[in-house]
Amino acid sequence: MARPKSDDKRSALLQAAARVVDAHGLGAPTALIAREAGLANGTLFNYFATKTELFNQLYLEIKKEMAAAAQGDLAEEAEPREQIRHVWTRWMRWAVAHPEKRRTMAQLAASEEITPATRDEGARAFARVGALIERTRAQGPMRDAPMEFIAEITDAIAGATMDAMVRDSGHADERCQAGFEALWRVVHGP
Amino acid sequence: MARPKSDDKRSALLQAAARVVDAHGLGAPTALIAREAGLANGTLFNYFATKTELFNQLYLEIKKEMAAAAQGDLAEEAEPREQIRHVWTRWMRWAVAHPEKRRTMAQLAASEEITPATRDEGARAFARVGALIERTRAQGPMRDAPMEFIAEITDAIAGATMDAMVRDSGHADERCQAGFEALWRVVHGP
Amino acid sequence: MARPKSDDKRSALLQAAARVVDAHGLGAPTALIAREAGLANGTLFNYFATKTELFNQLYLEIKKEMAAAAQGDLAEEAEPREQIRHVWTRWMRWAVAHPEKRRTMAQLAASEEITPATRDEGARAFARVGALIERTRAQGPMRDAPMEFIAEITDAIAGATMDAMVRDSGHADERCQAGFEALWRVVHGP
Amino acid sequence: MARPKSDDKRSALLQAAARVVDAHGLGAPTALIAREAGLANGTLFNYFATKTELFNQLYLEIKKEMAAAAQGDLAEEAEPREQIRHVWTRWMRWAVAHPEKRRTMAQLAASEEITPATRDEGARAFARVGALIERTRAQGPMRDAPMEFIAEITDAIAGATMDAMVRDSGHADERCQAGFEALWRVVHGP
DNA sequence: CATGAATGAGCGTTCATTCAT
DNA sequence: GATGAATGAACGCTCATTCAT
Repeated sequence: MARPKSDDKRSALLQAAARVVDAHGLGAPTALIAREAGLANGTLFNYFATKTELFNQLYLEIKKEMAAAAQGDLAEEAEPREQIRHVWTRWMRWAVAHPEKRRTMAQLAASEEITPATRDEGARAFARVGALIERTRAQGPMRDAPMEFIAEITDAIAGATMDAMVRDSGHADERCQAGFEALWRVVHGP
Repeated sequence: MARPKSDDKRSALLQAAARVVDAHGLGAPTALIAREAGLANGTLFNYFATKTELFNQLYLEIKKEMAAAAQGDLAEEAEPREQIRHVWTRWMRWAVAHPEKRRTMAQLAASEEITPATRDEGARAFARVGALIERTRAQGPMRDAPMEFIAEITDAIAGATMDAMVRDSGHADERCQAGFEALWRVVHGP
Repeated sequence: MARPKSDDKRSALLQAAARVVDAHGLGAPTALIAREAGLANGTLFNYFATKTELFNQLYLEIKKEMAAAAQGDLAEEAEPREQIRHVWTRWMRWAVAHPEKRRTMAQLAASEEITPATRDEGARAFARVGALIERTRAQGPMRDAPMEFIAEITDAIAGATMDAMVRDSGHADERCQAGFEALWRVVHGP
Repeated sequence: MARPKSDDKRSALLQAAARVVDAHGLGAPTALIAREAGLANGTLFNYFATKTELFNQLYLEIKKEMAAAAQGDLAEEAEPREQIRHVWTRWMRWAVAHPEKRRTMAQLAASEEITPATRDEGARAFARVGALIERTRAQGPMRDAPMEFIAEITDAIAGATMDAMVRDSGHADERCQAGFEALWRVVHGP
């Protein structure tokens, strides 16, 4: 195989896409993304057949990175509350450290270009958080709601917390803590 | 061009825009919106200088309609919990009755085309709900967070609840109730 | 209706297309055709939804012009041989007078973009010649072949004759005459 | 690069090109042709410097194959009429047996990419048929026309006959015969 | 020499906006 | 004011050709 398709280039394209989408929205030209990655525009289509495909891959990439950041170092034996707090804190920290990815993620998640299959696969990356919350709510006030509903509320509170932390970085820790308490009250109760 | 001839046409354009954006996303052609409103494409620009302007007005229009639906019939003398529950129920009912507007609203809210000024004005339409929540959280666990944060979380829980109600309309009332309880625990505590 | 769609512009586009296709082949850019017609590239698509549609219309336009030129002034009462000779002569003259259209026609006819429906409609413009030949061959050696076959051979001899006339314009009349005799022998016999 | 390694690969490319051009027209991607030949896209350009060059070679290849098929087994001592009929019949049979090559040939012949030099060389492959016709017409009605004209008409009648034979294969032999008689009357007279 | 990734010019088509009627 | 044709910048994607491996 002559000059094999390089993971570096694929990565560079995804990184560039994250930056460019943050700056220009989903309407950003593919040519700009390619240029930002240091490649010719045609090259982008060697790695992603269509712009939509690129966006779906980007969604997954960010979601997985986010999940890895959040779920790393998880102490399985700790109290559920502590485990969730741990995950939550790392999740929020990741968002503060990568605001452009977080904003791009928000754009992508709202877009109709991301397929259900992609969303499903993305959700699976958060399986351990999901299980944690599932266990936590089992005796709580949300015990009868479908998991999907709870997942969506969790995401929603997370998103609002991230925004608040970025907006007022001087009080980021307080916001992080407040978001966690809100989530806890929602899924576990008092 | 400050006050164009016909409010009917302005209205028709906004209604059409809500439907068309739901069906085709924010990339929907202005010409399609105009046709759907029974008007010529050029006419749209007699009422809205740009597509962005149209979207901002649409955002406001829907937000205000939503606020009016939610805040109507408010018994100022009732218990706060009951007042909020009342508002919440009407709000959710509106969403179920107008799913296309709710989805369009979600698209618009995620878009970078809606200016902060527009968002502010939209928020003001919800002033009475805002005040209600403000009072409710005064002694609660969120007492130290900025109101903006709480508003965003409220919106987020509302959005997730609406989606769940539409998704599984057979259990709409349960979801509505569960969403309310979640909100209540977040802002008021147990 | 504001600024009605103008037949002049439609015509200008078709004329330009004939010239540009002659010069650049079927791959000629639509933008060049539009520019050659003195119009913006987008305007072309107000008149023809796609490039293929433009080509089909162009095929028809040329075919009809050719048929009109060939079939004009037809003396219905004359001998069949004289009538055919008359049509043939006018047909060939038209080709010599409009070599760029003749070449463009050849390109279009060979292209798979021209639909059967278009070809049918084009053939109908030559109905009177068709009937003439039909009558002529009735007692001749071709009496058992399908008309379509004869039409194709007629076209083929015509094309070869046109090329020969253009190629050696000093002997155009002789070639015209020779082509006619060839055709006559094919359809009528000696 | 004058004589590349493998004649097999060159051949495979030309065969693939014939099939692919039939299916997709002259706009067919070179990459598709290469894949169809079981080779990498870049390899195609080791055998043919440009796509145009490939097409010219393909034109020649098909033309020569066609000429060989038509002119094989020629009994030089037979009557001219029988010799021509013999050639004609074999020619037509080849076309029916290789419809995709015949259609590709038609595309190529109509294209402006095939150079006059290529066309000349192709014509030379038909030299024996040419001589035959040349002799036949010497006393006939076409005695004063340039050979090129007659060659073109011959080709034209042949093409129309092939199409008719393929179109209605149940009457292929009759069409073949009718085409031959037409040609004979054109070049030889009654 | 074969491979296939890289390149970038080029094209058809769309669409927000303008403006003649 | 209403209309809808005109405009042209912009974009996603293709593909012949080159060249590193």
